Amino acid sequence: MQTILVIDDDDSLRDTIGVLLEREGFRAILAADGRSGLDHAVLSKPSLIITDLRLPDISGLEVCRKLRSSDSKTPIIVLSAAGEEIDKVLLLEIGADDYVVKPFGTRELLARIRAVLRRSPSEPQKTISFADVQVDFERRVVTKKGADIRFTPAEYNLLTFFLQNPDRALSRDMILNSVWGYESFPNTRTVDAHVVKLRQKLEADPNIPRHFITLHKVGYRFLP
Amino acid sequence: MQTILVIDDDDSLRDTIGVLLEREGFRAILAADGRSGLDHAVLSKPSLIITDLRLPDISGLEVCRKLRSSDSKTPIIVLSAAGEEIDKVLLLEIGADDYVVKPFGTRELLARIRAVLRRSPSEPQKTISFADVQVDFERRVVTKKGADIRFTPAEYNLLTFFLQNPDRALSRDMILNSVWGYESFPNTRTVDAHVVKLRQKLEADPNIPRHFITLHKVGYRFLP
DNA sequence: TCAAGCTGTAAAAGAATCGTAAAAACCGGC
DNA sequence: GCCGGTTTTTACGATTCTTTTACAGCTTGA
Repeated sequence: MQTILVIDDDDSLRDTIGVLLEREGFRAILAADGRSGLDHAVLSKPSLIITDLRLPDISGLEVCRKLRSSDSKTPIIVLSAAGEEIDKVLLLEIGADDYVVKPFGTRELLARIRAVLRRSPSEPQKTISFADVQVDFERRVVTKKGADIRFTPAEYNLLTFFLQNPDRALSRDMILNSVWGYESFPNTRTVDAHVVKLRQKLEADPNIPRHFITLHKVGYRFLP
Repeated sequence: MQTILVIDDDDSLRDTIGVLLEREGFRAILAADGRSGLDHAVLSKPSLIITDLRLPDISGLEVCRKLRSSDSKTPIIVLSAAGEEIDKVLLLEIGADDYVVKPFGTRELLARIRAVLRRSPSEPQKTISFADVQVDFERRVVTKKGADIRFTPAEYNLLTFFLQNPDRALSRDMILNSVWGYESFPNTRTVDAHVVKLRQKLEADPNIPRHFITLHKVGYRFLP
């Protein structure tokens, strides 16, 4: 499912767009000002960002510029009020992909969204990072502070599963089923043994795990 | 990766287009006047040239003419200011492939770029080298330190596939499918047997492979 | 606080995969 | 059919990975 970040200080419009997006099968993340919008953009890695030009703290233009300084790919659609002067060259300059003038119809917005997403096909995520760790799925390589770390297949699969299910309580049975393909669940210490390996390889201090958290009598939880 | 040469004396617009192109996965080369533009065109052999019509030294038309006198293939897109008189016939006569009127949106420019590039497909690379090995696709010859090395068809196909997918985790199934055309994947050691051959012929020390890396339980990865 | 049950972890045992040479199967051309 | 070259399979030791085991230390709830 694709995530879309909406940055607008108009509460009712923001919520309207949010509802519209969810109805159309997107996941919507809403932000009321530029600063929190930028935070969400970094944390949630949306497939598309829709931002108002006029925001209470920093302008939409500034939001675009800041985004582009760190991330060059995520497409951006700019919203502007009816009277506002729009400088197309300026939009191009900051890297916006399209703009929509308020008031607009839901159909129009959706069409623009689809067009933009079509042009920048959201390729499956090639890398995921947390803390000083980076996982490159294409190369199948894990690096910590830039240094390669060898992972056995089982370790790598388990890590991948944790990455795909961050901040969720995961029982040993769920893990055995998803990672090992087990259908029945005998008592086994396999998961624990592998979590130990992940901690040894990735935690700053394996004795005080901060990412691979034990849930007593339940299983584990991965915290990015 | 495709290279695009941008010739425009407007610093901010030129840089803007440069950033946009890089964001879209092109390599951008920037020139501020016609003369240095022509130099870059010869040196860098871009896949596409975008030039402003009005340049400080020689006009965009002149740039086109000079380009066409030596090189007939590289497509050209001409930019023109809003008020400027455009002689479409003249443009086409000179050999421009398309023109865009300022100000324009990112969408429009990119669409034109893609359309032009689609019409003149960049010819595939004729040779690839890594370490002391060179592969000439046209002659179908592999040399190591200048000396010819014989490759059987299967070996050559496998090598080609690795060269086209450098630094990627390649499963045996992917390889069997792409190189051998298998649709189903019985247990077979065919891939392994051929990787051994490649290592024997190309690695400095086949016992310590540095280019054809084993990914245990997964497949192989080629490292140039 | 204490016992019962969990979890952390190193190390041993067990299982699977890989490298490789050699054998077998295949495939055109004569 | 035979021959040379090519490809695939086979077989087995070497290597790597996985799971279990065993025990210490920890958590929980009466």
